[in-house]
Amino acid sequence: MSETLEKPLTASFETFLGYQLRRLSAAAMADLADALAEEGLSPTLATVLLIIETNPGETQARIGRALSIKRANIAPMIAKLEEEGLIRKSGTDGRSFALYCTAKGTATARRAEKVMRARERKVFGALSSEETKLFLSMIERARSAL
Amino acid sequence: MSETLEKPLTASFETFLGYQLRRLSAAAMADLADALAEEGLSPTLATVLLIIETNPGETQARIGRALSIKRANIAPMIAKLEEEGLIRKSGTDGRSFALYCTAKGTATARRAEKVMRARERKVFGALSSEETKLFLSMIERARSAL
DNA sequence: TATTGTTATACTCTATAACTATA
DNA sequence: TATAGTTATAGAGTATAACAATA
Repeated sequence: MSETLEKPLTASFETFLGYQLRRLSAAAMADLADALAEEGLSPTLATVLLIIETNPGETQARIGRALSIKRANIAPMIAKLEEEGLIRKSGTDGRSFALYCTAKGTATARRAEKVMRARERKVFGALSSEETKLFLSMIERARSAL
Repeated sequence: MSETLEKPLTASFETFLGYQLRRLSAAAMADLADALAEEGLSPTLATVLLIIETNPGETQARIGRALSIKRANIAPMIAKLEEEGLIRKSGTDGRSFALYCTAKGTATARRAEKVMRARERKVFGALSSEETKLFLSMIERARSAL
């Protein structure tokens, strides 16, 4: 255990918000994925389930647009949530379905939301509410520049 | 073009920094990937090339640790950069290699760095230097909570 | 014509496990 | 024993293209 401290490597992108953001986002995602594994959900699947629970009767096209998930990619997610008995489709339109959580899906969504909230507190709990507000406003400004 | 405004869907995670961060990071990544495509590099490959250019003679294990890329994942990246004539390996240790940019690799790294800097300005240029500093400090605090 | 859902396919990034060679 | 590099493999997540059915 000589524990030689490793000389840190330098790089210009270390000072880039884009890079640091990406690193933090990846680490937080992995942490959340671990925590959600006990519910059998990935972070993305959890957001899909939660938004259906909060907005019953919406179509998967609208849900996809709200989460920036393409139709082609959300189709198998919806199929998986249905297979697992978490949501059900109720044909209304002939070419689309109204989506609803089952009782099991609602219970899972509530637990997943608790997990997400707990991780949010764990990672960002040290920030003041002032800082949190500023953080969100900066994210919003950055997104509007894209 | 009746442009009916789509009713926004609600979800508790919309107020989570973790979620907004992920969305911003994904969008910024896609934007950067587009811009780097003309150099034939992905964002991750660009960071690997750049860190080799700034730290000549390092091994891929140390580079991987600096970027949080696993040995198993960085091996094919190094191989690709070498195939394209951007870096070269110089055996030193018997079980590892010192990595160096070729002239072509250095030129590509410089251009890639310009592209990254331009995108950084585009996305985060509206933030004041005070805000940028605070943003970085918040990211650092969040990362230390993981 | 435009939209919805679907399938096929490919790419990027990440993760684990197992192997060889060397320190 | 620990480390470096490599290969195989799997899993998320995302992207485009094409298709049938419906609006």
